[in-house]
Amino acid sequence: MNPATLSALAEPNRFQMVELLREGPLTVGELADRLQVRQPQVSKHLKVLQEVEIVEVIPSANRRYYKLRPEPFRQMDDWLDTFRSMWEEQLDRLGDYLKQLQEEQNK
Amino acid sequence: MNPATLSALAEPNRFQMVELLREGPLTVGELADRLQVRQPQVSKHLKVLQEVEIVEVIPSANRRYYKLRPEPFRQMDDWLDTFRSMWEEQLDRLGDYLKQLQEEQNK
DNA sequence: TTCGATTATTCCTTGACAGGAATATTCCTT
DNA sequence: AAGGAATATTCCTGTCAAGGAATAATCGAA
Repeated sequence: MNPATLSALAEPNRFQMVELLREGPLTVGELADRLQVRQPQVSKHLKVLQEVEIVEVIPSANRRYYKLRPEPFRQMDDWLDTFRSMWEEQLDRLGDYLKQLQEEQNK
Repeated sequence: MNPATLSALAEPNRFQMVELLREGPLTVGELADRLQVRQPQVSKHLKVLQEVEIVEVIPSANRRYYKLRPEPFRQMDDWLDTFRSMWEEQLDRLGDYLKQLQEEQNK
């Protein structure tokens, strides 16, 4: 996982675009319509998404269909894997120890 | 999943902080040392992470231990779940159709 | 080849945010 | 109470990215 990908997703309009694209490829115009965003901004946002390979283009005549690419999401998934132990194991020795300290102090 | 959480993670120093905190709670000073970042910046970044609840504080005397909270990562995981079908099923009718169109045109 | 539709690009302005420096705050120790 | 260590906050500055407006580029159809 890398900050650049996260940064691309962090912008609200782009995030929404990804949500829309989940259901299938869309053209620039369709995205602009659904998002209530002007076409040039949509093109710019798509460019950003494309640079981090979240999206790919499929030209079809006049139109350009944008489609999600699975890789970045797989990467996020792999990254999250490295955190799974955090919420699956309730051991967390030091954390418990510190919490205990805190509770004692709050008495 | 929400853009605010992604935005917090998208900043490179904060991303690195999260990586370091994966192994357990750390104080502000320890983070500053390991990241080669000045203490005030570390405090500021931690504030951002705290606001989106990626991190919680555990005061211990003079020091403040910062610790990852599992919820945001669980949320990311849930969000990714909604994409899993995308890379698990290779059907994707429309996508295939468009790719086919493209290939034909490139002849 | 000209027109219309679709999409991309450029230029400009504005706002948000990260870093630096200085200072304030908190809490322990003596 | 005073001093020192750890951390937070404030103020300032520069940079970057998003939005608006205008325009360019691309492509099919007549």
